[in-house]
Amino acid sequence: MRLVFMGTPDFAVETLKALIAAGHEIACVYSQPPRPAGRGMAERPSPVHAFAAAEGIEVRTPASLKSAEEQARFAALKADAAVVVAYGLLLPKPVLDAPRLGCFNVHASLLPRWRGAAPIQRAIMSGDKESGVTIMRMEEGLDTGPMCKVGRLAITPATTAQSLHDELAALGAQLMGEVLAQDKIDCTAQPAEGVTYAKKIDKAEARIDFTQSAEEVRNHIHGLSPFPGAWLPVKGTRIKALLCEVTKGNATPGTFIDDHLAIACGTGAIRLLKLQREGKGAMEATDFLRGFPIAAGTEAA
RNA sequence: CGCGGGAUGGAGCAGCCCGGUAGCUCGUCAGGCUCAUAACCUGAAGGUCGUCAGUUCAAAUCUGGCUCCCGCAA
Repeated sequence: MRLVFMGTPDFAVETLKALIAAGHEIACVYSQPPRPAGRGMAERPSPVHAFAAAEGIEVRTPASLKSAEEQARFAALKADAAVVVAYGLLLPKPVLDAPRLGCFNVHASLLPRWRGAAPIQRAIMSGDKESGVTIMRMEEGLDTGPMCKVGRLAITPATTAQSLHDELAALGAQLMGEVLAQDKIDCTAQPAEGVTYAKKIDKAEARIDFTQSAEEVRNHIHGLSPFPGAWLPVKGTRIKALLCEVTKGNATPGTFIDDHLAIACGTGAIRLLKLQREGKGAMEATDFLRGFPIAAGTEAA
């Protein structure tokens, strides 16, 4: 098929790769425009932008699709379908209606749960036992379109935003391929019940609140791992917690209860297994302790 | 030119300010000990101190360039 691909982050690149591998013609790729970002505030193209450019595909980065001019350029591509994965722009109706078969979206949640910006993180942070991807036919609303295909994955005590992200990106890419391979794409409306919204992650949320239960702290840490990274202050510096496990213990919340990184929570305790301090790379707990020992009784404050 | 930290045996760090014998906690190897532990004892191997140049009798240490990694902010 002749497709237009619209996407921005790493998550979307997997689907774009799969579509190319499946032999589809990618007429054009849309992505968010390069912005000053990262260290040095240099302008960097988005992952999708960079990948598409390397593949020799035309990339367009309009700031908006609201103008009639942009909509006409889009329609002129005469695509069979548009595949949209975490693009970051709302598609106006004229855009949605332009491709012959419509626009299809990969969303990283079991809709209608976690519509919106950060479904992967929110699912883990909320303690969900299950996550997945939904392929839907797009409508004007935010992630409200009828569902074409759903894939499910378990969330375990060891699941992090990173691991779930990687699994869902691969699953989404596979399912989108299967949907487009169908002769006729059937969709069913989303259930009216169970709608939730996944708000964008705010960095102010990243600081760990040890008055929560050990499970809640674990979900918080894993849901934000590795980005932006849940953190705690220790001995005047910021420590990012990237991986942890629930363990036994009972003490004032936020106090280290042994010499091996177990910290008391509101209920129970967690043990940090992988962490990172300012200016350093991520490392395992045993390595971390060699260069930065933390004795029992130390407070995370 | 957004602010800042870092690169030292396999891992994590100290040493640098104030130039002068390569240090610590581990790991590895060999041997010993032990009911047991993220246990202990003895010995050994292993390093162009990121890279290029400069200053100096002498540079991990001082000066400048470069590469790579990371925290904040966006």
